[in-house]
Amino acid sequence: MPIHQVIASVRPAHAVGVAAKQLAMWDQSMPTANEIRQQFIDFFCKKHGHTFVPSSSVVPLDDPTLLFTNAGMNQFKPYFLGTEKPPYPRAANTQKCIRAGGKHNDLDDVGKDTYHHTFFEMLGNWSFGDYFKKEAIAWAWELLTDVWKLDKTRLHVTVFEGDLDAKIPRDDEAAGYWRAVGVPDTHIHLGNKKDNFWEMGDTGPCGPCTEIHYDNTPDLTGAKLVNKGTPDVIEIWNLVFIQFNRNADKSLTPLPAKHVDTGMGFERVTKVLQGKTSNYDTDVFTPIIDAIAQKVGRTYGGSLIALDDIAFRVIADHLRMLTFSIADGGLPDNKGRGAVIRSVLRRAFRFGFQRFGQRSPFICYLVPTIVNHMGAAFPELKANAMRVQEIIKGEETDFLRTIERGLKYYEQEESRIRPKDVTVPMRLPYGSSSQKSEVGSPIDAGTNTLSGDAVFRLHTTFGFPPDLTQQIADERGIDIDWDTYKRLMKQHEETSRIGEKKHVVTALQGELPTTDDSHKFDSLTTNATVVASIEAQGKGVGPDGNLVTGPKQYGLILDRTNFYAEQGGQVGDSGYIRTASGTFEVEKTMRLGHAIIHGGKVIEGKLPQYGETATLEVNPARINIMRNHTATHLMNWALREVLGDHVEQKGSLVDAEKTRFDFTHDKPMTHDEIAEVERLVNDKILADLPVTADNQPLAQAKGIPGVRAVFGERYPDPVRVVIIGGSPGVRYSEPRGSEYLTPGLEKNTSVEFCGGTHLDRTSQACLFKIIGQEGVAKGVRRITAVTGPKAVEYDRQLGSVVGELTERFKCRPEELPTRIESLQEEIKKLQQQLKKGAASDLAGTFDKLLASAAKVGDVSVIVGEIPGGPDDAIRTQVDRVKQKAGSSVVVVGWVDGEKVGLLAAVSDDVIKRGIKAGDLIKQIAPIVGGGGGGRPNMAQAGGKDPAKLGDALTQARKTVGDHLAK
RNA sequence: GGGGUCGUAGCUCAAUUGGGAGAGCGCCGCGUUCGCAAUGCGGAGGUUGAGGGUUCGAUCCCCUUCGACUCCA
Repeated sequence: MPIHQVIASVRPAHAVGVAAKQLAMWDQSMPTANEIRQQFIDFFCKKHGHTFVPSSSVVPLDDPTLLFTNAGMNQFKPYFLGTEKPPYPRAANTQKCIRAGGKHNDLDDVGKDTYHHTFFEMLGNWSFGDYFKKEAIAWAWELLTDVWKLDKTRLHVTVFEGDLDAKIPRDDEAAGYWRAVGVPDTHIHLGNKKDNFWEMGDTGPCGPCTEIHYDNTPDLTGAKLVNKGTPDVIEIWNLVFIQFNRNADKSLTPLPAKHVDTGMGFERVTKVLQGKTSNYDTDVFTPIIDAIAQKVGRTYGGSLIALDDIAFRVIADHLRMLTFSIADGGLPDNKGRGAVIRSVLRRAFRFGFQRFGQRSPFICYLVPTIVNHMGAAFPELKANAMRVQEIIKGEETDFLRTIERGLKYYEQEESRIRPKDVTVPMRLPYGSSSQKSEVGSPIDAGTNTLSGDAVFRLHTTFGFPPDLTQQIADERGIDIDWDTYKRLMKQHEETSRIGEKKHVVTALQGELPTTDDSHKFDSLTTNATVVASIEAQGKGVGPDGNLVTGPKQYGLILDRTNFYAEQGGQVGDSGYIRTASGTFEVEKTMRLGHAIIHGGKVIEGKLPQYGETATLEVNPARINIMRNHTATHLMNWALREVLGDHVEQKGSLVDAEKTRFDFTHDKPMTHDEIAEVERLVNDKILADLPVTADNQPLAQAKGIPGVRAVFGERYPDPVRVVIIGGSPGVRYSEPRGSEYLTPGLEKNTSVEFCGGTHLDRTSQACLFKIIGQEGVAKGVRRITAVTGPKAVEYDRQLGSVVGELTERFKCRPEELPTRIESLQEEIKKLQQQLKKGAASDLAGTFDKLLASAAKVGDVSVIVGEIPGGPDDAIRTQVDRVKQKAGSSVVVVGWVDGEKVGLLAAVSDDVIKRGIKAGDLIKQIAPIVGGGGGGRPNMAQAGGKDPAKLGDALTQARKTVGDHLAK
């Protein structure tokens, strides 16, 4: 028996594995994880003629239906389906997989046990119509028992038992090959359709599979535990034999080409080969655990119930998921796979925050550990290490802003649903129900359901994904009212939708004619023939969201047009269409299929009729749209120059008034940055550069250096490429794509895929001015800018404000800031002086009051009118006098114009005798026509009747005297 | 585009039904020390984001606006 298995057997199943200790006892003969991975690949590629195919991206950017790559066969799917021809008959690799979010979701189990992961590797070998069961089984056995020398008595296999109803025979063939390699019948088990028959979907390729399980029971009693979901006997390898096609009528037909698809959990097999009881004790994880331990200053204890140890495992697991998914192009976001990434990050961060007291980003600093450890096998990690680290750091920084308040809110909500100081145990995973949790003892059920409102609020306000709240609640044995949460979320979605501007969408029946709109780039006027008109139903929804009745709305379609239909962020044109019948005002132009619809109303005569010749006049304001659009391109280019390459367009809105541009950038732009973008754009405008456009094959156009396109947008082929300033001053009559981009000058040139209308030369934009910036979503900023007349107007307004100020301050514009600053300082100084002066004036008055104080018993009753002054100065004096007089009641009043002020103070010993400043003031304030209040030792009030001040003070004397006399 | 939360000293945050704007860290000065670290004492630092309203009185309630965060579309 190999040494590492001896170690396994002397360690009890629930052994506490301390990472540091394990490193010390690391057996040199034990294969490392990296070696195991390589041995697998070498075995199939070098010894058995497989082609090594690198893991496909774990983030399937080209398949929006799939959240993450979740199985080794994903990239080979087309070969099994027969839609593509495999370039090699057999392949092997290790595939990066993520199971989080979506259908296969292991997120909630991670950390609670020793073997669930959000990220894992799947080792696999494949045959595409090449070898089949015999070789697959023989080689699997050879690798496990000969190369890796696993103890044969610990290996069990399962084969498909057959299904009469589905008319699938028992897989005796596979069982036969197992016997052939020497597996005894006691180790061959029959499995049902759920475990041992694999189908891709309702129809398509399918077939039986055979699994290999490893028995880690101390006494080799695992036979009965196969497929029972215990950590003692685990499946390590699944060999799928694709031999049938499932037809639409549910019948099966044998496939002409039979395939093999196998998958072996890398972390599991590493655990077995290294003789560990937990995946986290293998060197797949120990370097990460060590790095976490060092970073947070704690020690990993390996316990399944201690929250600190759960935190270690969760962070270690999630770190892998985050590093790989982001390296492969995933980004934290608020929807789809991005939301899963964000959720995973926040879950990991929450553990660090709560369990390890981390108050600053820490996960990002663990990334290098993964890169160093796995970078050799996955070069994409090395290539993206810095970027991954920065993205994670940014996310952590952001969450840091809300996590504390969120957790506080959670505590508050939780304390509402049950008495304090009572805790219940965390729900524990399989096999640990008998163990006592560290958290506390249970209380009665029924009182511990967190409101859906709280979960909703945590989500929408503090950015706690609901699954994160659930995790926290779970730790404390709290249930969640999901029904309410879902209802609130639905309501939230609906109210958000209502806020969206309503579009006039007319449902149309039948085929629409095609409009030739190529003239939109030419001139503002043209002629065309009316080919169709659509009548809106007499009413529509106006831009203000209300129902419009008034003139009937029509959609006019012509055979050709020079109107630009709303597309790519540029608004549709407005203008006029005139025919012999009348004049039609176009309010908005839109595209529907291949037709361009001119929406608007008749303003003179009748609706243009079918077949009439029409004169089309685009609103001359179009030049402003063109100015703004060209400026948008320049801004897109300049933002990248100033802020960095991370700037990606997220959306834009270009109309005659302004251009609004959304882009990825995670912090507000500084004044300097804005000024620099403005300068760069205006430089381009001054340079009078040519703006050129031509259609190019999409593939070729994508190769133009520095080309900008909106990520995720579908572009037509050929695509229109707009280039600004290939070479200053030179106008190309027949531009040919990248040819006129002077090499080395790409960085200085704006190249975009764009179907919009543009200026001929940049100078026509006149002037570019940024008028605002704002945050629009996480990591997305919006800039609003103007050009042409609007920019000039904006500049004029700014100028007039500055002019007014310089006139008033009698200084030059550039002196304004210092001038205002000095004024502010002067005001402050004067205010302080004033306060001091008032204080010394008051002091004298108060001394006189003190000297003339009446004594009732041993209590000084100090009541009197004083000159007005700042509230806090009066308070200071009242305090001073009170202190000096010892046992005392002080009541002062003053007149401040039309108003009266009252302030009362009572020393502590007198309060004990029943006189409270608050009560006193409440009694006398009405006399001067006001109200007031305060605390027992100090209270203040105001009133509106100065003439009655004397009465109020007299009443105060009387009240105090009466009370003390008792 | 719509909803929610937040904005207080250089930084991180307090302020119980509206009634003296505070703490910790940092900064400056003085002391202890041969010196440093450590520490003791004292001090400066605020238009409570801005504007308006309600009120005798607003950091607190209402409205507008700016900014940050966050969810949804």
